[in-house]
Amino acid sequence: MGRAPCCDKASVKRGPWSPEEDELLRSYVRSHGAVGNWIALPQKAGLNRCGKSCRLRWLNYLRPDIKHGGYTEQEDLVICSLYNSIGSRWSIIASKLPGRTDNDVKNYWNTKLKKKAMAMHQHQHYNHGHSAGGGRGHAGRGTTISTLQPAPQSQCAGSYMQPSPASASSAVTTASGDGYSFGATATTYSPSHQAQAAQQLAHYNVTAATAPLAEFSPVPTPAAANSWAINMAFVDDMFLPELVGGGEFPSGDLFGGFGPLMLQDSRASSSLQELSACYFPNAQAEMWAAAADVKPPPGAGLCPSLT
DNA sequence: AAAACAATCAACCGCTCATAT
DNA sequence: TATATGAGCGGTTGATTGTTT
Repeated sequence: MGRAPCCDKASVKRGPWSPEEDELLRSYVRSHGAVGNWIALPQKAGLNRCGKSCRLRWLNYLRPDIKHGGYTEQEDLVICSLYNSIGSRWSIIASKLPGRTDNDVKNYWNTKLKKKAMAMHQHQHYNHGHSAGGGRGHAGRGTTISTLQPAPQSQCAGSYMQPSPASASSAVTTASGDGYSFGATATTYSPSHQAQAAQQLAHYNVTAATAPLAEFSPVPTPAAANSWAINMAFVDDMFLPELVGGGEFPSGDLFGGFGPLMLQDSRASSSLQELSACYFPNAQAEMWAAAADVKPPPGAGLCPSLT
């Protein structure tokens, strides 16, 4: 037995909003400030709409600080990197992109960026073959990343073509994906790329200090197609330390350091996946709450097995 | 010029989670 | 503690627009 509908769908208007309806909603929010009760809003505002529809219209379209279209390369990088790391958590991804909504980011990914990412991945794959072994910034530390099992999570470019049940649910079970999924063979960054990426990310509240710059040795400037993937990997390195809460993993190497362990023992592999499945929701809750300067509610994002 | 096809994106649906009672 | 309710989220749909044949 499902729950009762939030409104009488037969009696409320549906479909595209008219300019008059937009103005009614806009003026109501202007005069009343933050909406406390969206369900009650339509009647108060004189709208024959479902409250959920009003909320969606405001959040995705009428809010004054909304940006539409015109995604920058930097935004592409952030979206792809975060998708790769945390999956289709569009609200979280959108929260790192000022002026963007989850719906907008989601549409952008599904219609454009996914193809772009796939094209990049195929380019990488073509150029370097299977032996190259991903690398996403953590290779070169004794980890045979290319042989790792994919995490049960749809991945940016790498394995998103076969999304797992986990990715279809709101409960993301893991956010690994580090090391192989984008297929970038660039395991090191040139100083110029480091500087460029750091500059690009400055306005995403990411400080260069959070990136493990010192770990990367100079390499020849990659081809243009590789550059995008490298920058994405670099963005990932910017965000992943935040995602894992900084030093929560013993090796400080995210998942890369577990590679040999995973190869030796399938039980260890499954344990790692279970561990990652637990760690990331926690870290995310803390990270994003911190980013928003609000405290998460008690127990937010906690994996049941850790509580 | 028109039909077919592809791409885009606003809106909807159903679900989970948090909170109030 | 159980239940009801609203907010928020992610997946999907369908109308519209653009492009190709």
